[in-house]
Amino acid sequence: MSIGRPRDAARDRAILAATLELLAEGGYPALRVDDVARRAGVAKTTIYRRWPSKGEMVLDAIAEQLGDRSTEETGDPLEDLRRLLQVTYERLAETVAGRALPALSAEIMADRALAEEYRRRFVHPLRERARALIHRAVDRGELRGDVDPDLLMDALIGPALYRPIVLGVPAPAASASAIFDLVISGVGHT
Amino acid sequence: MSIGRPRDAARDRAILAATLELLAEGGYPALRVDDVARRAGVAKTTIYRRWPSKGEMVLDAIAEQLGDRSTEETGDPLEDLRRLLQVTYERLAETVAGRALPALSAEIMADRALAEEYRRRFVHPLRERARALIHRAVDRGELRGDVDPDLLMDALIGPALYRPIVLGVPAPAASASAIFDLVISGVGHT
DNA sequence: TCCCTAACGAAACTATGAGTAGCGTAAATG
DNA sequence: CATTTACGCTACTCATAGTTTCGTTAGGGA
Repeated sequence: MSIGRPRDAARDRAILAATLELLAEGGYPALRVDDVARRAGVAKTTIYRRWPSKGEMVLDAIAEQLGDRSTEETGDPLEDLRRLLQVTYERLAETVAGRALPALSAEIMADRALAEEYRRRFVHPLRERARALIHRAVDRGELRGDVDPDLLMDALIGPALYRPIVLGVPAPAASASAIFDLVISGVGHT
Repeated sequence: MSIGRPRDAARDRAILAATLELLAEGGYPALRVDDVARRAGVAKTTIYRRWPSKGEMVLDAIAEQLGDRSTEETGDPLEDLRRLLQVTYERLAETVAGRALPALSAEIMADRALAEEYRRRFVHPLRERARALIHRAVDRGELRGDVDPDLLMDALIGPALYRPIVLGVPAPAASASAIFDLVISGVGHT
């Protein structure tokens, strides 16, 4: 097919694995491209031949851990929404990628293109799934008809980012269900 | 009292004002200490004589706009809580400091001491006020007794940070009331 | 008034880390 | 064996936070 020496996929894997390792050890601020290269046993130029910037490389590194949020569907939209929230909280709390994400966010937001890619790959697919579930729940009369789906999603997922970023403590995976119940049932005395 | 040439308070003000201006123009990532010095008509050394780092300087610069969230108390804890949330959303959405805060968070979190000071000055006072209001509301039977105050606060304030950081769009000040109603009343059909 | 002391400005400096350039070598295809 | 692209290596450029040095200025106290 193509001419010349082919790229070595093993090097891709080594680079991404080294990125995750270093992310776990020191977090995003301490992640140095030179260190990734050394850890992966690869030249720095090999990294920049594959990704245009450190940010893109990290995005690919965390993709595997964060990208796949498939859950089996039960047919009950509220139950599916709860499970989607649960697995999302779990990924954010229990994976290297999730724990690094808060510190990553500023770097991402500083670069428009990077931010767009991040939302396209991780945020929007998740929100579209949630939006569909919310609509089905409204149709079935399980949610109030005047609910703003975006507002509801913000209330559900907001704490998972707010806690690590602002408070510096993770949102435990167990809090997913608690948040879900709180938002669905409300906390007021009727 | 003290010996030698006294510090010029006008220079402090000029530096903090220049910081806010540049923050408004280009956001935190584009904020350069040299630019602040030039804009303030001051030498860079004068800045570093006052603050140990860029982060501390910015923290002081945003303090005035974010720090004072005093609202008059009505005596009704739920109403007071709503107003506290309202003014918080307003500050985050409508001040230079608030809009810069999301981009600032990573820088802050990268520095333990800075993060601690940030929480001590801005986060904890606000949460303690909210916590007191929640307890009073529970005592008066206006909130369910099994409410976890931290969880409730996270659900209320989370979206205000989640939207700008993750979605890249501000949380409108008007959404404060909507979030409040949603969380208090719940979205489920009883 | 005259020191003493600390603040100030200016310029040159260090340190760090992202990203690039040039080149010799290795591994594929034909 | 020739061509082409990947790879490693070394040495760079560039930007920016933070420092150092020193001559100058503006106060307070005797």
